Amino acid sequence: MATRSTGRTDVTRSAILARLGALGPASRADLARALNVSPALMTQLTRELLSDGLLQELEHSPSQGGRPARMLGLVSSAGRAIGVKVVADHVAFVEVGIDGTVLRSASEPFDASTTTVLTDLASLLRRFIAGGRDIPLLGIGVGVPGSVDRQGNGVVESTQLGWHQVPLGSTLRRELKLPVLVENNVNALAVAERLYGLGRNHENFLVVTIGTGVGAGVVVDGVVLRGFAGGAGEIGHIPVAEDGPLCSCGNHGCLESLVGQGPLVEIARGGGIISKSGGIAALRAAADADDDGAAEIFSHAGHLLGRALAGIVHTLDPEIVIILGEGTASWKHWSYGFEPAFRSALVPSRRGVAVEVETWQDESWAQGAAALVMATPFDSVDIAGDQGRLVRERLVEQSAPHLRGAP
Amino acid sequence: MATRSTGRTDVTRSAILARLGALGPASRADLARALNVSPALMTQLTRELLSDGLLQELEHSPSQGGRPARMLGLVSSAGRAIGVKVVADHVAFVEVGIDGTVLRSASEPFDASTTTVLTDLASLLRRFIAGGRDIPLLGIGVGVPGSVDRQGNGVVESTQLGWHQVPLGSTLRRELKLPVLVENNVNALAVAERLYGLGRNHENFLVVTIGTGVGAGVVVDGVVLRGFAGGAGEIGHIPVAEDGPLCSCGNHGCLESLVGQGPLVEIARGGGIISKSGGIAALRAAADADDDGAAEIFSHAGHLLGRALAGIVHTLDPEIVIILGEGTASWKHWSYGFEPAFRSALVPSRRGVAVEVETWQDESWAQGAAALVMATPFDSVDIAGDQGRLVRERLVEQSAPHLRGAP
DNA sequence: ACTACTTTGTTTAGAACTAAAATAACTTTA
DNA sequence: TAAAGTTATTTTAGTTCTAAACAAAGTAGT
Repeated sequence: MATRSTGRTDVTRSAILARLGALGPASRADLARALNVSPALMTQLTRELLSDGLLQELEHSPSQGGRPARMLGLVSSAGRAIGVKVVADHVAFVEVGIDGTVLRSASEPFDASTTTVLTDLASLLRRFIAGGRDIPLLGIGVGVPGSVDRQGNGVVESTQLGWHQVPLGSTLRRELKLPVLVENNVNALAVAERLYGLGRNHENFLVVTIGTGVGAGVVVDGVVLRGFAGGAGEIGHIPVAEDGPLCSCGNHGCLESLVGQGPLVEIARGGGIISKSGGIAALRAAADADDDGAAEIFSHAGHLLGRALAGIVHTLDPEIVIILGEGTASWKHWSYGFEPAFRSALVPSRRGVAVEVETWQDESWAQGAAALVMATPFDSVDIAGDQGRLVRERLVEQSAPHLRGAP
Repeated sequence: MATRSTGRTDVTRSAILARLGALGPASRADLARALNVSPALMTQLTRELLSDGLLQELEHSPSQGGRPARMLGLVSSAGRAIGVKVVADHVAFVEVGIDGTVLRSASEPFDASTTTVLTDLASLLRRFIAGGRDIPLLGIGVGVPGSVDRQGNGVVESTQLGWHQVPLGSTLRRELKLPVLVENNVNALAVAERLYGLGRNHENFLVVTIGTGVGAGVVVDGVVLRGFAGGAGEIGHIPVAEDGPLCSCGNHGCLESLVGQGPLVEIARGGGIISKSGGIAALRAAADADDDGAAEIFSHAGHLLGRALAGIVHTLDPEIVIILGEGTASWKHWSYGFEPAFRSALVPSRRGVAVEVETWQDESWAQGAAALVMATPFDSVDIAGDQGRLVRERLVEQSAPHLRGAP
């Protein structure tokens, strides 16, 4: 019950780095307060990091009424990470710097159903890695649509990919000789939001993605909730309609089977709103052009999502709900149905909960995956396990090949 | 991010006591393993506790192949706690020993809507306390139907009691000069389950209560999830029926407005299944006597609850669901609707999640509230804040008035 | 200009842990 | 019955933190 993971020092040491990376320069005093350690220890740890070349002293910040603070900044060449998005028919890569900025990205066709998936993926990754700059590569984060036993283990269960207990983590690790963290793609996004996005200012929030499917990442007290078997957040399969359409999971009337991109397009085709070959883009275009039928389809989806999210908000009491995913491109149309349904289904005291829709980019999924690597230093609960330790080691030792802790 | 609460020693020290209380005698080696500290430290801490008279050495346990373990047991007169259940028309008290056993209990009529509620409650409590034995009273736990800002603060928001931002915690604390922990009643039950019940063996579980209303307590990684404003677990207000009956919260078709005791009785009366003055007991009796209409009412409630819980299981991925509350007396009848609806609405991989129905007693609510006090020693996250520290202090110092830590 | 007050950062002494070696008290095996 | 193997507990010699005192570097009031 009382938690004391060994090697707290390492955690704190790289929490300093991660925090500076995520939030920009800060003074020793700030860091000590933020990380909840004594100023004395902060002096000592930063001294080591400075002499290791991971940190640099910057200008003085204007005085707050006392001695002005000496700001500390990250030496940006300290590390990079690679994020991978895996879906059924392609993979996407990004390389991010220690501050989360995207340095490079790429996308490759890919077939998740072959028997050689894992070695194929390793090859693609190897090629992408080779193109990178000469900065220590801290690790690889992989986001998959499905549940993952533990980030550091990386055994994947995914109906969407047709994977059953696939040892993605251990295989990539062996092939690439690098720390590999595997996580559900929505949870990875939640980690990214926590590190770089709106979640920086909130300890309890919900990340909801709409697109092909519907998913959620739950952040509680600053940590992503994974549940017993890493399957938390599968809100796409919340039962909504008693005798609804067949869902990919085999059940009928799941939320996803009603508001996923596929079903929406189906309805639009059936209603003659778009052509038989038209896709979600066509449907959105129709709604943008004031087609009542198209608008109604989005609005109804919003209505259903709103009622479902209201239930989740009652269950989890988040401070804020963040909407992400490809589907947000049509959010304007969703919102007509969403807002009234969502608000009116909430208990009065909860009715003010904030809903924010963030801009979405193609590479966002992969960027989220990369955040897994950058987030491990924060990981005092050690969700990432052994791989987390390896990332920390690389962060500190690869950049400072000389002896550490010398007198 | 890196958490280090000051005074870890105190936490560990009383985690020893709480663990021995909850799980019975154990050896130093066991304790060291369970609390994740070194054997060396355990030797030292138990030496202090032994000399303080809080622990006693018991018989040797049979050897496990090596040196036999010397068991340590709690001196049961080390402490007691009082639990209070507050509802609109009465309050119930229990006094529990350090091992969670009920020593005394009482129930008093009470009006939660008067302007003098708080002083009334304090008076009733004072009287109950006075009847107790001469054992250090560690603190008071209070369970309320509503949300509480923080356990240690105890500001209550409850439509059921008609309370708006009532400073229950601070008032009782001032009146009684004792540590007071206030918590939502279902969350308190979840704490009790974690400490003494099925939750002892699970880190992720869900406690669901059925009765007048419907509520849930969510335990994630061993800790009760409270959400942003302490409002997590209000599953009674998950929207279920688009145009359902009016709920106490002002909305229509909430889960609670369909499967709460009140609504079930209403339907039964309307259908002539029980008399106009009959209550839930009459309805249960009818179902027990094979009345099809009565059975159908319970079964339908089970059906709705099953579908709603399936959604929650998808969201949270608990290992086990524990059903509690007055309504469990009729669970046999609920289950005909619950089981098929629940299982069939779950994704195949989740379909095996365990559902356990525990026996329910009148005093269970109050007993749960008392567990708040006994749980604070475990509380390494310090949910209970200042009051937690006070409980810890009383546990160690009241029982050992002589100087501690002497050479 | 001088004093009082704030805030940052450093030093130092000591508290709280741990790891590893030593010791104790068995069981099992030859 | 002695040697080897296990498990429990204690001792010892650090390591890692903190608290508290101090030093540094400003602002603000008089």
